[in-house]
Amino acid sequence: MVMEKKRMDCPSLPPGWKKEEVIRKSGLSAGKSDVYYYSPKGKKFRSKPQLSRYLGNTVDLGCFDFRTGKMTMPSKMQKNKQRLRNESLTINKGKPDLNTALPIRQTASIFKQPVTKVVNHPNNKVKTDLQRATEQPRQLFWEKRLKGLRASDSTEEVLRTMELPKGLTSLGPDTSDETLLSAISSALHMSSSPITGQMTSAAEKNPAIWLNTSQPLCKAFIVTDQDIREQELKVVQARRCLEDALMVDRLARASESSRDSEDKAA
DNA sequence: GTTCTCGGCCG
DNA sequence: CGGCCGAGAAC
Repeated sequence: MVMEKKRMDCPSLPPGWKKEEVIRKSGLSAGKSDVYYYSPKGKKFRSKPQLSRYLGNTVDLGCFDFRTGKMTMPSKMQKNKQRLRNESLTINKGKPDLNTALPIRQTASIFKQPVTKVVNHPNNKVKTDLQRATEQPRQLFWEKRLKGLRASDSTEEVLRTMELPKGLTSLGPDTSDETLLSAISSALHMSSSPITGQMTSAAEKNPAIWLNTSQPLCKAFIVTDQDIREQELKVVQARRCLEDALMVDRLARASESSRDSEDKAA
């Protein structure tokens, strides 16, 4: 009866990948454990280099922890403000972490999952209909599938949801605010053209037919000068908060290090 | 032959 | 100390 040989579904890997942890049960290294991964096809991987070799240059495993199977974030945001003092001494030599690198989306998966569109396969007849070829098929009302997903910070604590301005009205089979937020934020991230909402009134009456799929599931809206001014104010306030937080942090570290030097002197 | 397992090297 | 991989044991 050896229960530790379970192949676990791995949350931060694409579907089908499994992770297994095997505890050594005899010998000098008894108690130590080995970690293996299994590709969807069942191929076994027993080290990070092996995984890299298999995946090629398409993937950067730099911040992937093989043992835990999780991505370790580059900026070590710590939730616990009250670290022990000597701990902070050994880990961080006192300088504020003013990491100005742009935040990079660390998706759940370590793998890029490219979609390859074969346009000219020997056995295919090349379609002359270019119109169709330029547009990727997309599921209608796909935004619904985002329902229930919540943003969380690096400690996996769920973040408070965002409040949308009044005047934005959802449209479609699911008119919850949650889906509205997903739809709009997705549109803002994925489209380089202006987001206007559904401009035709026909789309409001029968979205299944008249939906403009390049716009979010949202009725047309108008952004007023006042909306813009209010948003600018919010940004200014957020910047002040950040400024204050950085200053507080700097002062805290300064007093921490001065206390340390007093300790040394004593 | 393949798979499992632990030793041991090396950074 | 732990990641990685060789190689003997087990199947």
